[in-house]
Amino acid sequence: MPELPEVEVICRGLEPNLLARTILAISFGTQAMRLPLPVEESALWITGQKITGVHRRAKFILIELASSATLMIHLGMTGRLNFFPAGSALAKHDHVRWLLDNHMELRFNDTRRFGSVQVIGPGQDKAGPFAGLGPDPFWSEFSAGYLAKLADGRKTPVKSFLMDNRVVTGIGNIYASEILFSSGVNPTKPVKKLTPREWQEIVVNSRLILNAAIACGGTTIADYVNSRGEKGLFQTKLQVYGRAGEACPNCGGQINQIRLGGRASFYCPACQPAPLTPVKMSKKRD
DNA sequence: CTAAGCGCCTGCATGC
DNA sequence: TGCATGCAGGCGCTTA
Repeated sequence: MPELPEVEVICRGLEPNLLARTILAISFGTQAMRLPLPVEESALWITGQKITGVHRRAKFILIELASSATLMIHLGMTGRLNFFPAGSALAKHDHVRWLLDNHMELRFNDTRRFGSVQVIGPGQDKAGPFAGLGPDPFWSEFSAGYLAKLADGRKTPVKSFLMDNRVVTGIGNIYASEILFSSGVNPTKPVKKLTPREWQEIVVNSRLILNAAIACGGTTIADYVNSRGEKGLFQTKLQVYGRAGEACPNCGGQINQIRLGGRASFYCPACQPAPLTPVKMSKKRD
């Protein structure tokens, strides 16, 4: 479900409700998640601990405890984190509940179970789980030069490249299409063919669009809600995502939809012209 | 090494 | 009404 803006909005909503609270007890559901639920680790390092910080890294939500352990939550496609009065009725797909010292419970609900809940113990390498991840789009390392260097010699379509966590974290299927539209770059363009200017556009527009989406409370297509259960508003500002057949906001032409890496991808053929394909001399032309 | 495809899950919309 | 199909904000694994 959520990309960087949605996770960031959730994080910001969680922080004032979690900071300095103590986790009194933790309950786990019975359904298996993508990764095993951290029952033992929670008992050892999370229960009875005071919360000292709430942060985001990539699409992970990191809740730091006084024990120096970190609770690491990924929302996958349909994960939610919301507060409920302790003892109130459970919902279908509630998988983990953290009881706080104010008679409230933080609950992790995830219909499709693509999300995960993990614990990094006090003695474990804090950077370990993130080894191999690229920079956040807001970090200074995320630059035109960095992207061009990584792209060298590769023919990966630029949209798939931007969605690759090892390149840059947090950009998913919606914002990749939006960033490329704003940058005037065709999503199928092989990364080795992008110009320095195009990379620069992508860097600048990534930050502009992700920041705008955060300011709008994220994008709700189907079921995303923030920690207070509220929907985002950025879906009203999407230029191309989900708008196949509609008029391009820039030129009035028709927005096109294709599949790239198995994901729906939207672009304007006029504003984001397809890369020229080299003519194969061995094949007949018409 | 890269690139592409599948599978993990549930729920919803669509078409017959 | 039922049933089959395809699709969905992610991501890791397998296959060429």
